[in-house]
Parts: sequence; structure tokens; C-alpha cells
Amino acid sequence: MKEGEIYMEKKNVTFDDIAKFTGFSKTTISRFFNKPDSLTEKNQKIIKDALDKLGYQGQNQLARNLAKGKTEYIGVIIPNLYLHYFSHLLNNILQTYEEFGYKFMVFVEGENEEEEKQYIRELMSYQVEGLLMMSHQIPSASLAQLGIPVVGIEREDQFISSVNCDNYAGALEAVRLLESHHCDVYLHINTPTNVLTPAYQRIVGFQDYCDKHHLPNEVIVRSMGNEYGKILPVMTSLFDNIEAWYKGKKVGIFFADDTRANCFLNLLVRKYKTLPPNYKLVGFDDSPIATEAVYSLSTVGQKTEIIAREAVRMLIGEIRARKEAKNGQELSKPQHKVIMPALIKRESTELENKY
Amino acid sequence: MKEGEIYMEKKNVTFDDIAKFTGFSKTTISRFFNKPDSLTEKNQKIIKDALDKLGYQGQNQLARNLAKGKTEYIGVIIPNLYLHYFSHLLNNILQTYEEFGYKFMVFVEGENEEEEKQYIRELMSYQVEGLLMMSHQIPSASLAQLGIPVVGIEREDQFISSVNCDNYAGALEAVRLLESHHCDVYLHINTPTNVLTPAYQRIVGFQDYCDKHHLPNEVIVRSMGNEYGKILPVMTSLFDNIEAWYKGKKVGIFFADDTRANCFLNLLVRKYKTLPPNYKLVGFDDSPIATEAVYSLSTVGQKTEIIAREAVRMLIGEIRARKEAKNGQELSKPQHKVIMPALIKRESTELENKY
DNA sequence: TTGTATGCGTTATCAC
DNA sequence: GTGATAACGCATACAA
Repeated sequence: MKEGEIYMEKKNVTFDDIAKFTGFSKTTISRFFNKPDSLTEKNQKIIKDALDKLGYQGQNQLARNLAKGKTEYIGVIIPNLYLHYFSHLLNNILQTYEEFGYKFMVFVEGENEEEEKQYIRELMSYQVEGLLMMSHQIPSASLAQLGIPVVGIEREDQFISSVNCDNYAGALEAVRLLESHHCDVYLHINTPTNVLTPAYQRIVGFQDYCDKHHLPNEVIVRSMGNEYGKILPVMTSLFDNIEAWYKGKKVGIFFADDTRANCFLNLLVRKYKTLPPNYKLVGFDDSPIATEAVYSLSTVGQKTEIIAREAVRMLIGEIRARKEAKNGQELSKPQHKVIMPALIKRESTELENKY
Repeated sequence: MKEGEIYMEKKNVTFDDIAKFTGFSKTTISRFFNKPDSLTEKNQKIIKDALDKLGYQGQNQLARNLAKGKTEYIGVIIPNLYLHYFSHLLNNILQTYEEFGYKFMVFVEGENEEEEKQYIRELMSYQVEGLLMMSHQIPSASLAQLGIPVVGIEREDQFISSVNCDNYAGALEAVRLLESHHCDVYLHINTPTNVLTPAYQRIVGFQDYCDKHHLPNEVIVRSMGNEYGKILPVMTSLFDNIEAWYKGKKVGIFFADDTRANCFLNLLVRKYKTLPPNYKLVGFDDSPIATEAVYSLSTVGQKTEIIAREAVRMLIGEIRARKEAKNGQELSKPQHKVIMPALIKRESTELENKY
């Protein structure tokens, strides 16, 4: 049993190897990692030295998790990463690893509900302890019955906990900004939106504010997808209509998001060679395009960093709570947290241009 | 031992539970999932029925992986998800799950090399079988010694396998397009780039083409970061210089990426109220901004879907190869695959505008 | 402070 | 075709 031969060929050094090498038991090795203080300093050092000599690579977390019965995995299902909003959100979610130590298994939304349920089964078979849902294909009623905590972000959340942007307040801020420029008419441009979706509150907020302050307004809903290529033709015809309907008037427009606002802005600039002073535009999200547009876009900035952090924190809270109350059948009721967005003023409302 | 009580309270139904319930052994249950044909059809049905009655949730993959000694996990370290290029790449990587079945554990690049090595240790302790590196903090020489296959994407790759865009060919295409418009001078604008980085070939390609075809040219390298906010001031002063230096000349510019091209375009449009015909611009990446710009940008389109797919495929190939040759010390040498990009012509070169 | 025995939920190697 | 039994690598209750 020459050490050189035995230990160099093994791919992964295990507690057993360290135990045999040092003469301790596996248990002591385990304790060295989990409760080092329960060992003599001398023995700690002996083991520490052995690790180097053996070229120890770290514990096998699979075995560790299996034995402990918990993984500190969180499953994530996200619609896509094309849209900046989601990739930014995921970025911030992954970053929380530093703070909370939970790992993430990420899936991109499936084709249909069945495929997505398959993903969830898969995630659960990997013993994820909680689920972060950005996808909206599966109703929250189903998610609530999974047996593990679920936190939704910007999706229908009747029966699950959630963290969302305060879309309603954001809409109010947006219209208030437009109002400060004394427009003749206030428009909101959006796509068909599910009433149960948090984003629907952008429409409600717009209408409530306009009604309350007696602002002449119109909500324009057109099906136009999410990609610029799809948006452009629809927005072009809308643009022509608005130009005709509100000729000579000062128009304030609150868009569902920055991409749509930018599209409208481009049409304006291409026609008028500048941003005409009788148009005031506000987007939503503060995505990169808001800054990169030919004239920067005023927008309602989502605090994705905070949303991500709060969502993870809330999920971990529920994971722990559920462990405590292993017997107590009464699970805590869904919590709903709402994060205040920040209005960002840029050229699309603030530029004082003249023809 | 009433079934209802016993089985309803258990969180996860195990093979043991199914075995006791049906009267078979654990082994048979295992076989039911892995080699169903080796059971009687009758017995298959018995077990299948039992699964429903017990509300079976699926196997514990932790235990399965531990027993099988393989996980089908792939570790991913990505610089960030702010930049569209990376999020799009990750999106396509995650999508390969459908085809290859490998799962991904994703980390966002750490603050420094040490932190990043910590991530790698963590990943390896979760028994990832291979590593996909987009981050560039750790030299490939170190990565090559990890003991598991590593595939790099758009990073220094001397000692590891890699899949990259054919940056050189892309640059050639870009200049060729500019040349077809008979510019008086050809510029390339970039930031300081590591020579070992694949993206450096964009500079080389530009220069080679210009030299070979005797095109008057200049490579302009300025430190300006990657965010629009940082780029804008640098680009503004560059813009002023170029306007002065090449007054009255037709200028063709090949940019390091679309963000920089868009920035220059915005400066042009804001000054000239349109895209002046004596400027021809080409970007790189075909990111969303290339389409969303006020005048759409011609660009070299990276085929991230193919790059992602090839990278995963190559990694899995090396994982399998390494298992076969468990004894054969000679590991296969690093492969380097290069994916041809596609030139996309849009308004920034094709628009025939007049003042 | 350290060791023994057992368990976590699977797979794998033998038998029968 | 099916079943004991021993791994896989670690954690933990209980002894010593």
C-alpha cells in the first residue's frame, strides 16, 4: 500500500482517504470541517497538513447534501434572457449567492405548461428547497401545491408569495411628470395585458391619475409583441394616427416600456429631424435603450437589484419557516412585497427644443 | 401501519416506500425506472399504479448521482448579464438542455481571480463534469490543470479548448462592405484589447484588409469602458476630432461593437438631423441596439446560438472522451472551433440620404 | 475530544 | 426476472 500509488490515482480524495492517511476516523475528519473547535489544535494541524499532501479538492456536496437532507438549491424559471429586464433580474439573483449562499438552478421557460411542469419536477428531483418563478405559464394555484415555497416576480400571484415593482405608483409618477409639462392630451400605449399581472397596474395607475385630475386621456392597446421588429410596423401606424388625431396639440405619452417609447421616438426624430417640443415621452424599466436612444428617454426605473434581493430573501425566509413548523400544518399565508420604482427624468421630457 | 397515515406524512416517497408498498425489493423498483423491460409487464403495471397511490414525486437525483458517480452538471462562469452578448449566449446555453440533457450551474464572474477560483472549487465540489468559461480572469494555463474539461468562449484559450466567433473574417466582411461604398478613409474604433483575446482579431482583420487593398486607414484605440454612459464622453471628443480631421471626406468606420457604433450614430444624427451620406458605419454583434437605433445599424452578426451549441457539444465530447480514456494518460489536445459570423446590411451603410 | 454504528436514497454486483 | 448486500461520501446520535 504505497501512498504514492494509491492516492495519486484516485480522482477525488474522500474523508475515508484522509482518515486512513492520518489515522483518525471519518467522523473526526467530518468534524474538522464542520466543528473544527471540537478538535485539538494539534490534531487540526495534522489534518490540515494531510489535506495538502493528498491534494484535497473539497468535499463532495452531493453526499453532504444527501446526508443532511438539504441542499440550499433554489430553482429558477425565467421566460427568457433576450429581454434586458429578465437578464438583469437574473444577474441580480445570481449575485445574491455572495450574501445568502444559496445556489441557483436556472431553466428557461418551456414551450407550454406541460413542458414547464416537467422542468419543475426535474428541479424538485434535485431537491431544490424553493422556487423563484418569473415565468407565467403555470397558474399560481398549481404552484401553491408543489410542497415547497414559491416566490413569483412580476407574474400572477394570487396563491403564492411575490415581489413586484410598484407598477401602480410608477404609472402615477410617469403621468405626473407628463402633467408637469402641461400637455393637451395624455396617452398610454400598451399591449393586451392580463388583468392579474402586476404590469396591468400600469394601465390602472394611468387611468386613475387621469380621472382624478381630469386629464383628457386615452389608453391605446395594440397587440404588437415584444421585439422591435414586431413593434415597429404597429407603432408606425399608431404614430400616423396620433399625428392626425392630435395635430397641433401637445401630446404626453406614457409607454408600457422603453422599447416601445424608443420606437416612437425614432419615428418622431426621423420625421421631424429632432425631438419636437410638442411631444413628451416616458417609458418604463430604465433598460439600456433608455440611455442609448438618440434622445435619452425619461422612464420609470425598476429597482431590479432590490427586487431580486427581496425575492431571494423572502424565499429563504419561507424555506426556513417551513422547516420550523414541520408539524404545524398551517403554512404561512402568501406575502406580497412591492418595491417602489424611481422616476428618471431625461431628454424625452426635459429637452427644450425648437424647430 | 395504516397506509394513509404513514405515506401521506412522508415528504418524499422513496424506492424503499414503493418496495414495501408493492412487496418488491428496492432493486426491482430501481430497475423499473432504469430498465423497465427487465420486468414483467404485469409487475410494471403494479408498480406504476403504486406510484400514483403513493403520490410519487420523482427520484432523488442527489442520491442517484452519488451512486452513479456522475451528475451531468456543467459549471458556467459568465462575466455578467448586463451586456446583451452574454445574456444571449447564456440563454442559448441553457436552451441546450433540451438537446443534451446536461444541467447548468451558473456563477457570475467574481471580483478577482481568487474569488473566481473559489467559485470553481465550489462548482467542482458539486461534481460538475465540465466547465464553460466566458470569464477571462483566470489564465487558461490554470484552467487546464483543473482535472475536468474546460471550454472557453471568446476568451484567452491557449491551453484549453474553445469556441469563438471568427472575428478576423467578420472584420474582413465589415471593411469590405465599407469599401463597396468607396470611402476616402477607413477607421476602426476600439478599446484597448488583450492580444490573446479572440476579439483582438477584429483589429488585425481590419488592418490586414486595409493593408492588402491599400486603403487609407487608421485604428483608433481609446479606453472607454463598456457602458453607454462611459462611452459617450470619449466618443464625443473622438467625434469632434474625426469631424475636423476628415472634413469633407467620405468616412467609413468599423466599430468594435454596436453600442459604440450607435453612440457615434446618435452624435451624427443630433448634429446633422439625419444620417449624413458621407458616413458609413458598421458595428459588431447584432445586438438589439443595432435594430433599435434611430437608423438601423449594419453589423457583423455573431451566431450565438451556434456558438453556444458547439461549445456545449464540444465540452460534452471531452467529458465522454476523458471517461473512456480513464487509463490513457494522454488527454486529447485542446480543440479550437471558430464560427463564421454573418454580415448584416442595414441603414447605417445602405441608406441613400441627402442633406 | 474522539470513535462506532447507522442512515441518506440511489445504483451495482452478485447470487438465485 | 428478482432479491440480498454492498457501495457512493458524508452527517449524526450515541458511546467511550
